Amino acid sequence: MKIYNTLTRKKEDFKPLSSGKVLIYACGPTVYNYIHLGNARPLCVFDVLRRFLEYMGYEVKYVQNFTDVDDKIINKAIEEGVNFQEISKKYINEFNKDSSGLNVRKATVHPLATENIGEIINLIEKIIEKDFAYALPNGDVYFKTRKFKSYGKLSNQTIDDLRSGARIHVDQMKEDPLDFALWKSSKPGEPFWESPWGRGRPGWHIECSSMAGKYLGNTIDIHCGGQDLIFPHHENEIAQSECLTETKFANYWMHNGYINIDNEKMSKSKNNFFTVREVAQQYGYEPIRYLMISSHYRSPINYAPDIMEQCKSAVQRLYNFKENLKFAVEKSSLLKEEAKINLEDYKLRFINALSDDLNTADALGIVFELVKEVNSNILSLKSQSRETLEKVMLIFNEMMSVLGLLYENKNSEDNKLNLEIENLIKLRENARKEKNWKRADELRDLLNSKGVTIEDTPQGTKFSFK
RNA sequence: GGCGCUAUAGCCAAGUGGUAAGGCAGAGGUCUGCAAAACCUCUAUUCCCCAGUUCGAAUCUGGGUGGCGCCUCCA
Repeated sequence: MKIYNTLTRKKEDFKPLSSGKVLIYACGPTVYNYIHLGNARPLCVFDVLRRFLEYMGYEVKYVQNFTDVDDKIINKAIEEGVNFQEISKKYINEFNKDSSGLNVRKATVHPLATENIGEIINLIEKIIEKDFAYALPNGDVYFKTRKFKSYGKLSNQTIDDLRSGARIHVDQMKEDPLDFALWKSSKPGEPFWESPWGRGRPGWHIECSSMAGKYLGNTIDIHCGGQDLIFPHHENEIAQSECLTETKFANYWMHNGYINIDNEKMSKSKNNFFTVREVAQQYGYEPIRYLMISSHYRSPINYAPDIMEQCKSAVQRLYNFKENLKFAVEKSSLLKEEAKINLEDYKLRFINALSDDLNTADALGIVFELVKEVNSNILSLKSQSRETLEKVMLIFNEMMSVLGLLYENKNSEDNKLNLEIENLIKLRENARKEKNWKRADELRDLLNSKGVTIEDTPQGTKFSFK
């Protein structure tokens, strides 16, 4: 597999540290609000990455943290007059709802910053011992950015470039404007933990270094996140970790592109964001996932309502195919293969597409080619071989599961065929035999109002639930 | 100022040297009692513009133009 590595700005062959295993760290959200579409993108695309690697036989350990203490959470807690943990717990819970709605699998571990304060303090102490950080009298601890010689290698900037672009801060207790906080002393009323530098809480960047090291080791295979984390967050993670371990923090860095609104980046600060929750209420969750994988993960996606409609229709086509296949299998005879289709070729092309820096758009194109060929050359046959159909079904389902699509179980659980529906279908079939079209149409409308869609096919009546 | 990304049909979107995948929308047709689903045909002689390299370029090079981003919390 090839992966575009932000660090080298090239596509590289992926070689894991230890064969057959992949260690992935993905920066998780700061939990102070519902997630928006911009947050949903890395969730979906890196979920596909994980599924694909597993499909290729790797054992994947996937760690995604929650930043559950931070200025924004504290501010929101003060606003609402509650403890900060009520906020973080609530939004972790909401995150989980949206995540599962998008069919994003839970990480192997979801560590919380607040559960790792001891490790974080240890790490900071070691950095100070190595003279890569200093504590101020007020209890803040800063990293000596300039001392870390390769600082800027991920964002492809020199320290002086960054310096010239940096804002000049007034509170110049820091030795250098580029120095960033590892530990922040607490102000009255804020949550705090005891530390060698007094009461305070961790800075944002250090928690990821700490948790990545704790759960995955000194070097990880793939570190991923949004492009907006490249600087300063990921640059800082590298500095914090590598100044101690003196080894590579991550071998591959993958960064997804933004979601735009009217060609502008969707972000909380611009207040032009849509939450996953509100979009899902209108279109459903699955079209959102489809949108995220319908273009390459590094390209920007411009969000607009008509695009959601397009995604919804495309997903519907896949569902139709799946249901038509299933129906065909039920009605098929035990014929040996008679239709010619090169399924291995589709599978190979599908794998090649995803192996090329996770080209999900190309992979989807191949899926639709398969759909079309099967629709026109196999499902159109009068008698269909069960053997062929089952092979198609197997490979189609595999593809869907790698992409994480078609996960709504439309024909299960709540939608069990009950006696009433079954009777109505039989009545309609009888009416059709008697050519009582009016009665048949009335019954079809009635079934429709009960959420059952009726289709008449040469093989008999086909029904499905909305 | 520094560092990057990007420009393909009405819309979305693959394609990185060999003559434009796929999806959505639209038009016409087939099938159907009517539908639905599906299929067939049509919808970019052309890939922002101009030069260049090449037998050959959407794809490479140079130069324009437009759009976006990071350098400050952000996925």
